Amino acid sequence: MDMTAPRRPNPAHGDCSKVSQILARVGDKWTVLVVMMLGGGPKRFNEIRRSIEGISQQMLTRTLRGLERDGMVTRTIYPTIPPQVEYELTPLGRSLLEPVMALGSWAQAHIPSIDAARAEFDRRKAG
Amino acid sequence: MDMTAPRRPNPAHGDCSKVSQILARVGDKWTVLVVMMLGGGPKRFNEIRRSIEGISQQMLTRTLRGLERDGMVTRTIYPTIPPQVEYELTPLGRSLLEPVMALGSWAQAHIPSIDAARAEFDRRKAG
DNA sequence: CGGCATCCTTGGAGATACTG
DNA sequence: CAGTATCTCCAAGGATGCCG
Repeated sequence: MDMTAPRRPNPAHGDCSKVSQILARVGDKWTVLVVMMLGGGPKRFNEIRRSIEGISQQMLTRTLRGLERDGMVTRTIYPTIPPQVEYELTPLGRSLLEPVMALGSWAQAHIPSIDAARAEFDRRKAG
Repeated sequence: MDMTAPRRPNPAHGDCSKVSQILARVGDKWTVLVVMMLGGGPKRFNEIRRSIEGISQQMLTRTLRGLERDGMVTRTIYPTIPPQVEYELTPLGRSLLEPVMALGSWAQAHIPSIDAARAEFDRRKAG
C-alpha cells in the first residue's frame, strides 16, 4: 500500500492538518498567555497588553484576531469616547483552557527531569 | 545589569519560561508527529522518515536530537554494516503523550466549531 | 544507512509611525 | 484607546553534497 499520497480524506484520521493547526496555536509564543489572561474574565485591549510583559501592540492584535477568527474569543466594541474594546473568552475558548492547563501541569511537573536530561546531554557533548 | 535572565524565580509561577519551551515544542511542526510515531515502539531513522510524509532528513535529525536532549527519546546505535540507529521513547517521552493526546482529542472534537467560526469570520470580512 | 555542514529562501516577529 | 500600514531582520526550514 502506498503511503505517499499527500492528502487522505480519511475519516479515521479526522483532519490531521487541522489538529496540527491547533497544536501550532498552542505552541504560539503569545496565544496561551492571552487565553490564560482572559481566563480571569473580560479584558480591554491595553489591559491585556500591560499584563503581558514584552508583547507588542501588533502581536497582541494579531493574536486576538486569530483567536477571534477561530471562535475562541469575542470582541465587543463600546462606542464610547475614547473607544473601548473588550475581549472575552467564548465557551469554546474556555474549554481549550482545560487540556492546555493539563499540558502546563505536565510541563511543570517534569521540568526537573528535563533540566537534568539536558545537563547530562550537554555534558556528554562537551566531553 | 543583565535583563536576559528569566524574570521572576517565583515558585508560584514555577518557571514560566520553561513551560513555554514545552508548549513551543508541542507546537513544533514535527515533534508531536515523531513522538506519536515512536509511541508504537522503537523505530529506525529511515523508518520514521518514511512514515512522516514531507519531513526532510535534516528536520528529522534536529527533531530527534532535541527530543533526545530533553530526555524524551533514547538513541541506540547498532554497529552493524550498514549502521543501524534505533530511537525509542523514554518513560518521560511516553508520559508526555498523555496530555498531548488529550489536547489532540480536544482539537478533533472541536474542529467543526472552529471551521464554522472561521467561515463565519471570513464571510463577514469579505461580505 | 545515518548524520553533519553549507547555502538559500521565506515567513513572520517586532519596531515605528500613522489613522480613526 | 484601538487598530492598521510599512519596513527591517532573523531564524526556521528545505535542498544539496560529503563523510563515517
